[in-house]
Amino acid sequence: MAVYTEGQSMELLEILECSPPLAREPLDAEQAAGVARVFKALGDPVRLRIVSIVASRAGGEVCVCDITGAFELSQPTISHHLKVLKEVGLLTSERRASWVYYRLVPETLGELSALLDVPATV
Amino acid sequence: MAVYTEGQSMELLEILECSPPLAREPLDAEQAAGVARVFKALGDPVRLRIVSIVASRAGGEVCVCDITGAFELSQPTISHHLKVLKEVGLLTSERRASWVYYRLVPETLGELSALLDVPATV
DNA sequence: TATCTATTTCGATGGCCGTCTATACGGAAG
DNA sequence: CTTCCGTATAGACGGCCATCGAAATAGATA
Repeated sequence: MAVYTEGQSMELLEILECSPPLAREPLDAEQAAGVARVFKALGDPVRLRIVSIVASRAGGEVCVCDITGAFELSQPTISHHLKVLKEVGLLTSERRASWVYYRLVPETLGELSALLDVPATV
Repeated sequence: MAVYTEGQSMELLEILECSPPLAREPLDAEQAAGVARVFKALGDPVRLRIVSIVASRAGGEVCVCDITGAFELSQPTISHHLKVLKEVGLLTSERRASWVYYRLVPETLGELSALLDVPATV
């Protein structure tokens, strides 16, 4: 049983789980709309780097201040991107004391990977 | 030796090939910019459905007229989306007689899938 | 309570993007 | 050569989005 942070949409992961690999069967309009939201979130260079920073971090947790330091962008801008990534189910967040820590949701990334997987050409 | 249709960028596939999986190492700014272009192309519901239509088509080839018929959008709009997908290296096109046929570039989709792949949590 | 720090939210702005209509192009067939 | 069909390009319009600075919130400390 998973617990989802507020502001996070569970529907999207469900849509991902129900969507067939692109190479097997065309997506219907609803599936495409859901999946596209996640890809759109990954379609920004800053957000993509944020995901890679969080995903590759040993221990899995990254403080917002660590992320902010990696970019020459204002802190509210980073916060905005984190919110977008959270809304599509790629990240979760947890507050401890003054700091907020972000974690990857590996299931979402895994579903996307499976969706794009192309059977090897024999 | 592959032949690339005009208007198609080869650099993007090279960037994809050189980019480590998100879960292994953070992307640098250049890698992120390139990869994000491809995800952004997939971040539109119509384009995502087009890719799934082409990718799942037995024989691999889809005529533009088949795609246009699947949407309630004007023909120029579909043509625009096809161009975007071509520019990021997801599709190629070939003209035969009056018709233009689009094909998937499985390598690009495969690289994206590998990029998102998350090692199973043991 | 007062205050300091870390983070989020708000409101505004400039630029990019999806869609359309109209037009141009390419090739096949009279 | 002209006409027709399928597709691509050009230009315009409206809406969305990345970014910023300023203000609000949450929590710790005193």
